[in-house]
Amino acid sequence: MVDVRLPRAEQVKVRPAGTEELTTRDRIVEVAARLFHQYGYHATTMRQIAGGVGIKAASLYNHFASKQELLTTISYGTMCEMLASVQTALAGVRDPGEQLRAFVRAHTTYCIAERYRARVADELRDLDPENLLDVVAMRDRYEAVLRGILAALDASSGGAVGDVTLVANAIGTMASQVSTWYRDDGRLSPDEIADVYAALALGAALAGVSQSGARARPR
Amino acid sequence: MVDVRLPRAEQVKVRPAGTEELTTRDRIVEVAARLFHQYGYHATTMRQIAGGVGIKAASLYNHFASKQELLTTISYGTMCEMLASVQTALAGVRDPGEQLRAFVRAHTTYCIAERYRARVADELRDLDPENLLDVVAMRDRYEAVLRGILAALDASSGGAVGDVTLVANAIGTMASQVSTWYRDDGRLSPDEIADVYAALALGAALAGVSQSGARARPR
DNA sequence: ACAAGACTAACTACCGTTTGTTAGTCTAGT
DNA sequence: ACTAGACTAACAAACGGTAGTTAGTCTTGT
Repeated sequence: MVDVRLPRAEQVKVRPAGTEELTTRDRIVEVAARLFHQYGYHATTMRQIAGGVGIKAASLYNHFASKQELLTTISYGTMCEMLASVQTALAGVRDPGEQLRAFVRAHTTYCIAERYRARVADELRDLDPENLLDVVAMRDRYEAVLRGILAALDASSGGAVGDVTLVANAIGTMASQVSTWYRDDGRLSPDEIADVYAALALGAALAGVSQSGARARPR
Repeated sequence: MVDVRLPRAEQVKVRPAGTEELTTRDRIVEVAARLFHQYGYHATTMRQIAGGVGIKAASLYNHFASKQELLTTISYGTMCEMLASVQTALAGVRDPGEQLRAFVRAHTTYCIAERYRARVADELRDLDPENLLDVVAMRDRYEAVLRGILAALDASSGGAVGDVTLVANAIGTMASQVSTWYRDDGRLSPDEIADVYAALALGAALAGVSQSGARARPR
């Protein structure tokens, strides 16, 4: 909650093309994401957001048309980033088991690094219907990637995964929720947690049917 | 936490001992839980809740002192029910692996059956500090049960679980989130989902370290 | 000079809650 | 059996506060 506002002058002056200072717009997004995460969309006021940035509420409307547009920006942008992040992580990985590890590792890492944004994006209930559509479409693409990996793993392991959709939901929600209990002062680093989660996911995926008794009925 | 008070008249009148009609108070809790789940606590108005019950907003205050008390009633009552539910499921089960299955099965089943209440109880952020304390205390007891089971499983399997706390968090959040994707018209019944989840949890618990490479460091 | 972006001030709408009242019902003294 | 008083739970109306948003103005870097 430290106000890092800078005098107008310095915002434009020295900008060594790599040491980027955030624009007001970006800082609004950052503050809003943190507050939406902490208190929820409806419990957060425009005056709170403005206060966090160091401006007045009315000034927010120079950057966003409405509170709802601000939420949509966060949710949609985060979804796009998440998708891009796992696609990068999957580049060149061929083995389905390794793909699953890479996916879960990337997803977990992102959900910790960008935990405020990630949690807000996971909360679809406050989005207006038209905005919801876009965000859900992006999320569906994301989940389709995971389902594809699990389907490949299922095929390459003689049906060990079982219900691909269900397992995808289970693994996806598990990894997304890492931000609910992660603490910066915890004893494991984000990378270590991501590694364990990848192992957990692989163990779960390959145990879905093999351990569940005789319930081997498809569909 | 369920208040079984009944209107004086109906306490004596016809009550076929199985066809129970809900009290107004219970109906308020039910409607509120559904609305809190659907729109969130802050986005739900007392007038909406009253409308769902078929009374006016002011009348709600004959049954609850405040909106916050209503939320606390839902959250705390649900936590107590969840704890009772897993304790019943664990009665007499000795093998750690079977305990884990029983726990996850019971938890998953409850989270589907009472999905509105369960989701609201999982959302601690809208509780006032003093109420939060009680609910968190109950949740800690709940999580301690799971950690105990995993510790026993770890001991009986030569350290296969690894980080008990982390795995408990992972399994707990995974099962709690089942209500985010469960649909009544889905192709699997709640019992079937619970069975698969139990298998997934067991697979994950026993894969935590054995698959995560050479990272066998304790703590 | 001008555009970007900050500010002050205000508006409208609605929220949680309070107040005062009323109809009906149970309890108890006669 | 009847009635007086207490209790329950509903209602209409209103209150104080605050939310998102808008309009208009001022400042400042280019």
